[in-house]
Amino acid sequence: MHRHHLSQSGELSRSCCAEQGSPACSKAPQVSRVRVQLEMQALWQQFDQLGTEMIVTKAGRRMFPAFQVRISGMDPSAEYVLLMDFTPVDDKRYRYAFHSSSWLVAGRADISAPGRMHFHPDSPGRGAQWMKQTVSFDALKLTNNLLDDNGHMILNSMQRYQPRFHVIYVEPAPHCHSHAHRNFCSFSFPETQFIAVTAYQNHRITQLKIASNPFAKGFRTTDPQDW
Amino acid sequence: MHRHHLSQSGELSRSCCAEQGSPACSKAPQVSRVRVQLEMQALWQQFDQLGTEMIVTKAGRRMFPAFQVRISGMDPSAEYVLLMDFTPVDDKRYRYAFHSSSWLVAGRADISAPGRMHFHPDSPGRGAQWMKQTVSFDALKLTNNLLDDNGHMILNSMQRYQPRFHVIYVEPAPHCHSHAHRNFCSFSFPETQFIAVTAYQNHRITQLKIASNPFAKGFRTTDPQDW
DNA sequence: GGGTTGACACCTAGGTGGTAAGCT
DNA sequence: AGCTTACCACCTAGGTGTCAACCC
Repeated sequence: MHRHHLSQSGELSRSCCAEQGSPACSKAPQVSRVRVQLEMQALWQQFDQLGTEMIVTKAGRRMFPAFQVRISGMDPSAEYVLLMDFTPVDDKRYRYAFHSSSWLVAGRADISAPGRMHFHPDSPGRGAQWMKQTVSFDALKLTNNLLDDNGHMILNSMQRYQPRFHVIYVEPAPHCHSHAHRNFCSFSFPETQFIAVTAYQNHRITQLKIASNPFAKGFRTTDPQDW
Repeated sequence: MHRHHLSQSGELSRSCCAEQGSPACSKAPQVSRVRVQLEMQALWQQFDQLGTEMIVTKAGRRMFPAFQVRISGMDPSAEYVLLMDFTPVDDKRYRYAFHSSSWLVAGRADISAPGRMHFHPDSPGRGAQWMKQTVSFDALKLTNNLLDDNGHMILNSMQRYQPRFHVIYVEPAPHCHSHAHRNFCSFSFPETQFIAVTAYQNHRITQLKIASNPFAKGFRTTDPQDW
């Protein structure tokens, strides 16, 4: 209902080259074969169908669901840095119309400083390490505090964002004349788009959060099975 | 009371070379200037005077106090791996005599497999990173399970151990013919020696743990100030 | 008797949405 | 009216020593 973004991806795994639409890309072999699979995809899609909302607070709030991926196709012995950022989907500001239970455009978005990067705390690490288990960004926090000093991701409330995931291959002996663009690749999962909010707007989102986030168990009234 | 080891170090900071008693050591410059200072030294000494005991369990138990150090003298841009291990102080097995409140030798220690290494989870890291704040091994756990599968440190109960701390300089381009011995240095603080136990023996140790470990606050009867 | 184990109550530490008050 | 903030009760997750039971 009331979704504004592209249709969801049916792919189980995704490559950065395919995303560019270029069959023979000019990426370094250490990144060109990297495949990334979104974890908890079914849950993400459940939220996405309602229009995902993520709380932002001054102190910083975790995302739920957390952004987690399974990675394959890395060079096991090569070193990689993994990171995330968030790009505005558009320059619009949104407003939730309770009477119609839908999101409306409410003008132009505030101008915002260029987004921060969030490096996965285990970076840098070898390909073998990254591939052997799910890579989780569950420590990442979202804030609406423009002066945040804790390294959280700064977002504008009531604006729509697309989380992005980046894999950077760290060359053992970097060239002066670096071909940096060849050494990284990026991944976006449309079903992880969300609107940043300071308080939940859509009551069905609230209920799905309560039903699926263990930390919100205190607010459950019915069994999680009922969902 | 009843201490069997060497006298405590009065040094605030300690170098690996001085420990070897060699004024001109053959260490690489990246490690030869490294100084290490034990954090919470006063607390360690308080325990040491009573005869420190550390609980070991099948599932693994943290140390208290945790082994924490402040490091200086590293090459800020050089890469280091930090790790700990535990060496038996002797091959004796101890027994606590409640009537005399003292530790007695109770025979030969069990033979044990060579000790494990515990790599600090932030390893490898640059000198600048290690030096900018206290390096804590608070996630390290002790176990008496010889078949432990969780990477905990395996110790024999009723045996005395000396924690050791090692700094390894990671060469950017390692030589085939590696001078590995030049690239690391080790530190031992006598006041961190302890006897591994499955249950506390000396009641004064128990009381000091309760008084100083926040997680044991539930057992406090008097104010911590009284200590 | 000496040592070990596991269940337990009681903590620390921190992640939830609810709620009422505050801001613009 | 729309949005934000601070505080709160209620959780998860896991670190304490205690104690009774157990083993050798």
